[in-house]
This record gives sequence, C-alpha cells and structure tokens, in this order.
Amino acid sequence: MAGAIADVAALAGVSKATASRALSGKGYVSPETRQRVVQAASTIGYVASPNAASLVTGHTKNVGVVIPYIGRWFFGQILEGIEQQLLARGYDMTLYTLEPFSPARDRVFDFFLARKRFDGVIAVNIQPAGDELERLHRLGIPLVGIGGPLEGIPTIAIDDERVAALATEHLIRLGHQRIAHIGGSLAEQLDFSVHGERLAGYRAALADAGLAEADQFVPTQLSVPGGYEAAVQLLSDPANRPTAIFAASDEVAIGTIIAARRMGIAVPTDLSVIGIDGHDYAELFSLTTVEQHPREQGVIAADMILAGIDGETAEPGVRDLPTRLVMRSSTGRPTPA
Amino acid sequence: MAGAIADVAALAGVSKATASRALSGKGYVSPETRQRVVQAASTIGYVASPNAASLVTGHTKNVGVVIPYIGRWFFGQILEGIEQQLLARGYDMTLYTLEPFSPARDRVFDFFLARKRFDGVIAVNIQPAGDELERLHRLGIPLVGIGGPLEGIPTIAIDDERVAALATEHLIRLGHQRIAHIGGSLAEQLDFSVHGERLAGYRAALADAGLAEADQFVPTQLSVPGGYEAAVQLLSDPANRPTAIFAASDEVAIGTIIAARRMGIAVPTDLSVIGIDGHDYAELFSLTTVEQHPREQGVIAADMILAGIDGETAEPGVRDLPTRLVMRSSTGRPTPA
DNA sequence: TTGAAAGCGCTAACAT
DNA sequence: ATGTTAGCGCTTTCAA
Repeated sequence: MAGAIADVAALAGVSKATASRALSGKGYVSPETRQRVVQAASTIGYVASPNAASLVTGHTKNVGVVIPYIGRWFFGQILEGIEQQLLARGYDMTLYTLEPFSPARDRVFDFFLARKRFDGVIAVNIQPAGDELERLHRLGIPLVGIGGPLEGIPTIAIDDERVAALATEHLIRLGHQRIAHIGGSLAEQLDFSVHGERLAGYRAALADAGLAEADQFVPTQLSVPGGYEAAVQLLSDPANRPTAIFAASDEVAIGTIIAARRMGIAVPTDLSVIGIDGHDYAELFSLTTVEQHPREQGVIAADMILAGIDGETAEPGVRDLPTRLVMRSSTGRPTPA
Repeated sequence: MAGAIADVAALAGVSKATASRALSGKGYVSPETRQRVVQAASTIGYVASPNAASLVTGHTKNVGVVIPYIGRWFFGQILEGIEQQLLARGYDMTLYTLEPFSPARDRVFDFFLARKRFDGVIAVNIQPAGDELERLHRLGIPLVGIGGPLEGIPTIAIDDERVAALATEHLIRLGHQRIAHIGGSLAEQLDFSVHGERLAGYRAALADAGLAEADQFVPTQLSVPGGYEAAVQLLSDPANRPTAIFAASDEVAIGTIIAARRMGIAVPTDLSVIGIDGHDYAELFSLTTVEQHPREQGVIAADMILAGIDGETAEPGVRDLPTRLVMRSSTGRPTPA
C-alpha cells in the first residue's frame, strides 16, 4: 500500500539499486539523484521494510529483551532505559517476560528467540536453567546481561556484596547493634546470586564489627508487599526487635516502612531502614538508599548490544556499575534503651 | 546457522514446497511424509523465519504496542496481559513508549510503525495529536485501543464517569459532606477524556446529593508522588479540610494516604480515601477501590487484535468493561464534629 | 500427493 | 555514478 522501493525508483526515474543506495547512504549516488530519490520517497511516504532487508543483510534492526517481570518498578525502569536508547538508533525492542520456573520458558528459548528475528538479545536478571545458556549462545548473535554473571556473556551489574556491606556499615556507624536483613530467598532462582551476595555483604559487615551473632535474616519477595510481610514478622515481637533493617531493595524497604508505621513503630526514631535501588518513591518515604540507577543500566546495556551488533566484540564478564549512598531521613541513631 | 527449510527438505527427502506444507499444516501432505519432515525439522532444530514468510504472506506474527509509560504500575499490568496472550498465540510484542508531547512521537508514527512490521497495533491510552489518528489508520492493519475513544477504532475502557460517580456516592452514603477529588489535570493530554470524565462523575454525584458547592478539585500527576503532593496541598489547612478524598487512581490514593499519615491525619478515622484501579498494593494500604483489572484489559485487547488479524472485523466504538467496588478500610463514616 | 518455479521487497556483487 | 542480476528464506500457484 505504502509503496515499495520499486515505486520510488520509478518515480525518481532510476533503478531500484540506485534508489536503495540513495536511501541507505551506502554506495555512490550523485547529489542530484539522491535528492530526487529522497523527494520521491517522501512524496510516496516510503519507508523501507526491515524484514525484506534483513533477508539479504542478515540484520533485523530488532533487539529481543528477556526479563522476569514488567510490572515491578525496577524492571520497568530498565526497560525504559533500553527502549529509549534502542529507539534513538532505529531499533525495535521485542519483549518477553520470563518468570522463573514458568512453563513458557522453553517456548521462548526454542521458538521465539530462535526465529532469527533479532540482531541481539539482552537478558535481564535471567538465571539460565538447564541448557538455556547454551541455547542463548547458539543463537549466534550478540548477547548482553544485566544483573549477574552469565557465563560467556558481557554483563553489567552492581557489586552486590559491596553495596550490601556499605548499607550495613552505614547502620553500624550510626550505632545500631541489632540490624536485621530482609532479602530475597536463596531458593528463588530469579536473581542469580544477587540474593546470596547481598546477604553475604550484610554478614561480612556485621562480622567486621564484631556483631556476627546479631545476624537476623528474613527472606521474602523483593516487592513492597514482600517487604511488608517480612517486616510484620520481624517486628511483631516488641521484646526482641531490631533497631535497624537493611532491605535488599527499595521496594522491600518501602514495604517495611509501611508495616512499621502501621504497627506504631516510628521511623526512623524507633527503627532505621535502608534499601538499595534509587527508587522514585524513595524520596516520598524519605528512604536512605544505595542508588544504582536501573534506568541507566538499561541505557548502558542497550549501548553494549548496539556496539556488539556493530561488530565490536565486548569481553565476557561482569562490569560493575558505580553506586552511591543517598541519605534521606529513614535512618538515624538508635534511641538509647 | 540453525538451518533453512531447504535443509529440512533435503534431510526428509522432499521438496521445499512439501516441507513447507508439512510444517505449516496448509495443503495436503501424506501422514508419513509429514512425519518425516517434522522429524527432520526437529533434529535440525529448525524454526521458520517469520520475516521470510512475511515477505510472501504479508503476516509478520508481530504486534506493536504503543503506550505512554512502562514504569507505572497500571501500564505494566496491561503490558503483562497483552504479552501473555500474544505469546500464547505465537506472536511477538514490540513496544514503544510514547510520552505525551514527546518529540519522539513523530518518529514512532512515521518510521517505526510504518515499517510494515506489524499485523496489528494496540494503542494504550494514546490521545492522538494532529494527524496521528489518520496515520494510524493509514497503516491499513487492525487497530485496538485501550482507555478511551479513538475514532474509528474498537476500544475497551471502563465507564470513567460512572466509576467516579460510584466512588463518590460511596463516600456520600457514608455521610461525608466535604469530599475532595484529586485527579489528572485537564490540560494533560495523556489520558484522553479520562480525567475530565472522572471529574464529571464526581461532580454529578455531588450534585445529585445536593453537595454541588462542596466541589473541591485538585489536579495532579496520576502517580504516587502526584497524589502525595496534591494531598499535602489539600490537607495543609486544618480548618478547611475535607473528610474524604476521591482519588482518580490507586497510585494517587496511596500517595494521599502516605501524605495524610505523615501529617498526623489518621486514615480512615479522620480522612477517608477511595481510588480506582485494583492496585497490587491496595491491600497493603487497606484501600477501598473500584477495580477494573488492567491486566485483564491487556488480555482482552490482545484477543481483539488477534481476532482482527484473523479477519474478524470488530466494529469501532468503546466497549465498556465491568468494574466493581472493593471495600477495604480506608473509608469510614466521618467523625462527628 | 508432491515437485518446479515464481516471486515477496530488498541489497550486494558485478558490470558498465 | 548508475543499472543489471542474483538471491536472501519462505509460500504459493500451477503442473504433474
């Protein structure tokens, strides 16, 4: 309907090849001819079909993104970053949600990703099960990971252990002795080693301060409701209550604060809370947090995949992203007993 | 790399045509032959390239989705619904975020959507500006809208005016007289007429109860921070404070509750709050709300676009989705003065 | 029931 | 600097 390149060529009085060259900028075309072709294309409203082009070039101008959830804030931010960057370069973003243990996983790997539709794939917080990693490599296209080590794939992540230690140390420095940690369950495959590393950082910081036995870990879902439930559990015994909580994500921290306030526990007077992520609403909750800018992670990952598509070979391995501690008002010195 | 249909044909000892027929199920193939072809395909790990196929069939097995935001809960839910349904039918979902007034809008309409890549397009809460609607129609593919009237396009939505009236009436029935409304700004194009309709429903309900002059409307962004800010503004004058607030979305309602609690105003004792959406965290905030299941909206929209692609012509116009009032504890009777 | 051949829209040699 | 030709991987007439 909108016209093929043959129409443009005819209108401009040149061959298809010349029209193609003029439009793509590849190959020599005289300025006047180019002008005429461009003009013809615009009057027709011609836009090249990347599908047809991909058949001969092998490039699809399309990047696949595999991600565990869309609805959670953290992942939404990453997607926005990826999409923005891809769009700017003329690439499409095709999205697959891949929940852990979902039966749909196989189909995504065997069918959707195998359809030769993508120039590259970005895997966000995907813990490959079975031979999924091998299948990924078999695609034969550039791969980039976000959020944890993926064998043979260049990946960006934050240093989860260090960040967790940073957060915990902050609380220790304020004078807290009873510091609990609400984090992801170790069994949950979703987040690679993330859960374990944050737990390890927390424990290391405690140990360094001689507080090893004050260790109190509650696993939960990394979401606001998850944080809420864990906090209720953790704070229900007034006699045995921590004065500070290190939450593995800001969403968890927010849930924790909500729970505390509901239970009549003042934050930060009676309870200090710290999280990780740089959540948009953190300001609202006056949440002290270690920021990692998930949106920026998306942008960086998109840049990396684009570079890979352009032929620049990135070396596999994890590239750590900088983080920073952002002080807001949900942490303070413990009230003397 | 993974093999073309020619390889499958060769391995099965048949022609490409027969292989194609066997694999696609279109056309006659003897059971034994089909068996052999399928077998060959699976040993090679063959997956047909939809790009190549689309060149001849015109079908791309790909649906474009245009949406204002991806990070906000409501939109994330819709996307999850769409994606799940599309995936089940073998379709890809390609995503474009289209913020109101963004300069990237033109590119999406002129370039990305025009590339003949999609079998259909779902427009979520898109208020078409200028000739955007016409451009959409010019794509010549099935279109489906979510969230407001889109001329000439089948659309699903809730009856915003009715829902708003429902929420307001609930507060009135409880005995409230000073009921404020926090909603989207009328100038903001984002949500079609949604903002205006919810405002209208609110006003109609007030008028019906003879409370027309108690009308108090504060426009803001439809997000948690937006609700927070508006609530701070609305509640800062103790002498002149509403006893109930109808928020145009659950995110706004949550922001309102946060603000109120921070200001020492007890919910629902001193202030009743009601929202719209069926937000995940509503339970947490004990939020009375009018549910519309955004995820389900996504599923329905996907079904509609798929039907359209299959040739079933849906009539343009808005199809109203059912909603229901879910009572939790953020509304109550006003405390007698 | 199957095969041969044409062609979808485009780009990339290779000529000219 | 431009045109001719071949062919990407697939489906679909049309013959056999």
